[in-house]
Amino acid sequence: MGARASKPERHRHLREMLESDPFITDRELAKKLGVSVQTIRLDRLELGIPEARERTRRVAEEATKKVRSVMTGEVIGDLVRVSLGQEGVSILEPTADMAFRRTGIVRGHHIFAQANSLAVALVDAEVALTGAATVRFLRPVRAGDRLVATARVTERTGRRYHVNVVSQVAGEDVFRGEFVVFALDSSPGEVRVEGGSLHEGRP
Amino acid sequence: MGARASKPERHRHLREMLESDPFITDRELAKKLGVSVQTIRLDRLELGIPEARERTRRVAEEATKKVRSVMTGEVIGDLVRVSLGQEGVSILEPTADMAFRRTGIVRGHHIFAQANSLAVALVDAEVALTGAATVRFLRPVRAGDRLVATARVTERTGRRYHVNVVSQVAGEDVFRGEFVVFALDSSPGEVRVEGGSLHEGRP
DNA sequence: CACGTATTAGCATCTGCTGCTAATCCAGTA
DNA sequence: TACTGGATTAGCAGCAGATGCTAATACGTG
Repeated sequence: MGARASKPERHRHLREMLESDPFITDRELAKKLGVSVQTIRLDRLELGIPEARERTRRVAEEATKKVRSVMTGEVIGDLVRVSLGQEGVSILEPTADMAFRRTGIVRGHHIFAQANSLAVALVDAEVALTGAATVRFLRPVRAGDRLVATARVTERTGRRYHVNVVSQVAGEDVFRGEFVVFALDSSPGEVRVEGGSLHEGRP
Repeated sequence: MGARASKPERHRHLREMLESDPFITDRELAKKLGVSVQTIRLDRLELGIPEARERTRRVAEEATKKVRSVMTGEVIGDLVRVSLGQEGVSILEPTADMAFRRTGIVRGHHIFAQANSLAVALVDAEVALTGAATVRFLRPVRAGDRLVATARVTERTGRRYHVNVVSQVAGEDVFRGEFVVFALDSSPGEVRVEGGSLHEGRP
């Protein structure tokens, strides 16, 4: 039936197809590759590829884990050490998704996110919000690098904290930032932040 | 058997369980809720809840979509209008995952991410990297707000662009930032950024 | 008691798989 | 040329998790 590719080539093809669509079923694979379903099964067996349902399950779990850690997580990166109100260290190993595909260079806002969330985590309050930040990206960071962010509270005036953050890769500074974080020490009960220009903007 | 809850209460319970674990099967649900599998099926039918396999598939798709848009996406938010090298507008509607669970206030780095990626997108070059930024968070942004970011290139000196970004919710400024972005106009072929302190740090 | 809602039960059927056995094709080689 | 072995295809039983349908109970209330 038509131009049939060699076995290793089909295997390569198979992997690619599964990469772009992990939910595809054996039957569909067979049709697209012009072989029988049985062949697909043998191929999967050989390549150690799980069945479609298992694949979907894994995708679901991995992706949700990622979403949790990147969006919902209290801190972007792993909190290594924290002294509330004083200093702390967090480590982030950026994945390829966080980088420009073209260059492998990690997008600045991921580096910012690590620093920002660390700065916020340092503040000893019910709720803390970033009010302002001045940051510098000193060197490009690449996917796979080990980003170590160190934060220190340099000043505190009432509810206003100044936090200095330095991020390093292999001991070399790649990012520096000054964050102004506001503690909202929420009276017991509901936290009200509603209308007021609560942070910055000279009340 | 034992203490059997009322039907509406069981439904509430059901929803909760599925929220915390969407992969759970009818059989398991039946066991945990102390009813028969058939009852679970009727319940799902009544509540319009799809089967476990369908549920996993949806979770997988949604989560990957989210990961794509938040981590891999060229621009965080939807690019509404862009004049390369001049100005542009992007819109982001932050979801609950982007906010502090406690207060519903969106984490600063998501607002930063929108602004940063917009600033980078404005630069008319093969590759562009953020070199520095000074930002202010003027008001808390809540999940569900409609964040409209407007960026304008205010200055250009060789490869260095200054981009001003203002983000609004309902016409009111909530964020302002100054970004310094470097264009790396990559000679055809590989983009080399390796060792050099290519952006910032006075070469 | 009768009626209606809720619950449970049973069975045929579907999809996407696994595990197993057997047949076929085809190329290289003794 | 006939034989051998890898690759491919075929067929069947069985499983898990479902749907769709029919029927039997339970239970509470007017």
